[in-house]
Amino acid sequence: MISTKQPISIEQPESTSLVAFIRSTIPMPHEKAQDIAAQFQPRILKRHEYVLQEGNIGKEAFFLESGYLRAFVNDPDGNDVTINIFAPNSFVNNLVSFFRREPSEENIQAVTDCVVWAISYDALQTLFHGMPEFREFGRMMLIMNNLALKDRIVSMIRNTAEERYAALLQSKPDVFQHVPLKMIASFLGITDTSLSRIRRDFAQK
Amino acid sequence: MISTKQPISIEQPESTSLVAFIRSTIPMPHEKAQDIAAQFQPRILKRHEYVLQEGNIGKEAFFLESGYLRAFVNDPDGNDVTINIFAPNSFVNNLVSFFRREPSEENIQAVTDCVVWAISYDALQTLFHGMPEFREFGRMMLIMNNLALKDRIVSMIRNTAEERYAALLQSKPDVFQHVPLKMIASFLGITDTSLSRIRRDFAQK
DNA sequence: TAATCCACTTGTCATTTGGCAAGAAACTTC
DNA sequence: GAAGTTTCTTGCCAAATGACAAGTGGATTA
Repeated sequence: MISTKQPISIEQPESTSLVAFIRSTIPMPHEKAQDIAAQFQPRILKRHEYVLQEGNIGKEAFFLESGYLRAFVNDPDGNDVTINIFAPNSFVNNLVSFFRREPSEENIQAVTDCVVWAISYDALQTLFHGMPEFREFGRMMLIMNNLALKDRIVSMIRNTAEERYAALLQSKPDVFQHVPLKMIASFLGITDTSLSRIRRDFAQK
Repeated sequence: MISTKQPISIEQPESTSLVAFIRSTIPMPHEKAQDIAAQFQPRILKRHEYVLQEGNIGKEAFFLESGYLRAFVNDPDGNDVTINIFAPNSFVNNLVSFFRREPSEENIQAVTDCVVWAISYDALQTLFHGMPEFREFGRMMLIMNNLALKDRIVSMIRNTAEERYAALLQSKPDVFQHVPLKMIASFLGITDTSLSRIRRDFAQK
C-alpha cells in the first residue's frame, strides 16, 4: 500500500557502472555505494555542449558513463589547449573550482554525445557531512587526480612526444576513435602537424 | 610545585611561520592554528638527507621553514628527474603515498640544510578525526597541489622552455641561489645544457 | 548537387632542444 | 693543499618540433 504522505515511489534509474566505480575507488558494501549513486541524476549531453565554462563556478560534478569530454583553456593567442580528455568511467570535474567555490579557468565540453550522472554541489555537501565513506571517496578523487597529473608531468619531462603517443595509444586506444587528433595532439603537448607525422612514422615500424 | 604524575612541562618550541601558513590556507582563530602547529616537531635536515625514499611509505609530513628540498624520480637510464622543488613556507609531502599508505615512487631530499616541522601519520590522523578545521586544511593541501600541477602542465604544453625559465625566475628567484641549475633544468623539462644557453641568451636581452 | 566547413596530411624551412665532448671554476675530500 | 668531484658553460652537430601554406577527403548544409 502506498503511503499518501510520501511521494509516489518513482522508478529511480541507477548506474551500475557508477556503483562499480565507487566501490573500486573506496571498498564499501554494495548497498552503501547504491545509496551514494542514488544521489546522482542521469543526463544526456549533446556534442559540443558545455558542462563548465570558464569564469563560472562548477555547480555539479559528473560521472561519465559513455561518450567523451575534454577540458581546455584558451590561451592568449586564441588557440585552445586541451588539458584533459575524459573517457567513459571517469569522474569529471574541475575539482579546484568545485571545492574552492571559485571561478573556473578551464572549460569542460562534450566531444561526443554523452551519458553522464550529475550530482549538485549541495547534494554532495550533504553526502560529505552525513556519510564518512563519501568523504573518503572525495578525498580519493583528489588523490587519484594528483597522481595522474604527476605522472603526466614526469612523462612530459622525460618522454618524447612519440613515447607519449605510444603510451596513450596503449592505455586508451578508444580515444583515437572518438576525439579529433587536433585535441589529442594538444593534450600530448605537440601540434597536430607533429602528431600526424608521428603517426605516419609510427605506423611504418 | 611540580606534579609527580605529569611530565615536567617542556618548553615546546613553536613555528610562527607554520601558524601563519595554516591560517593563510584555512582562515581560523590564531589559537586553533597554534593547537595544530603544536603537533609538529622541529627538525634539522642536513644537505642530501632524505625525508622520503622510493619504495617506502611516508611516515611524516613536513612544513618547510627554511632551506630547499626537491622531489625526484629515477628514470630507467639512470638519470634522475626533478619533479618538484620546495622553497621555504611550503608543505612538503608525497600526498599520494602518505594518504594511500602505499610505497612512494619518488624521493624527497634536502638540497640545502633545512629546518622543517614534522608531523607523524598517527598524529595527523588524530587531528583529522578530532578537528574539522584540520580536515579542511588537509583537503586544501590536496586542492592547492592539484592546482599547481595543472598550471605546470598547461605551462609545459603552451610555453617555451625560455618562458618557463622566465616565469620561475620571477616567481621564485631565490631558488636559483640555492638549487643547482641541473635540477632546475630537469624541473623545467629541459637539459642543463639548454638551460645554460637560455640563461646566456636571456641575459643579453 | 553544389558549396562550405572541418579534420587530417604533407612539403618546406626555421627554431628549439638534445647528445656528446671538452674545458673552466668551484667545491669536497682526504 | 693536492686530487678528485661536481657544476656550469660552450662548440658541434643531429634530431625533434613548430610555423606556415597548400591540398585531399569526408561530412554537413543549403
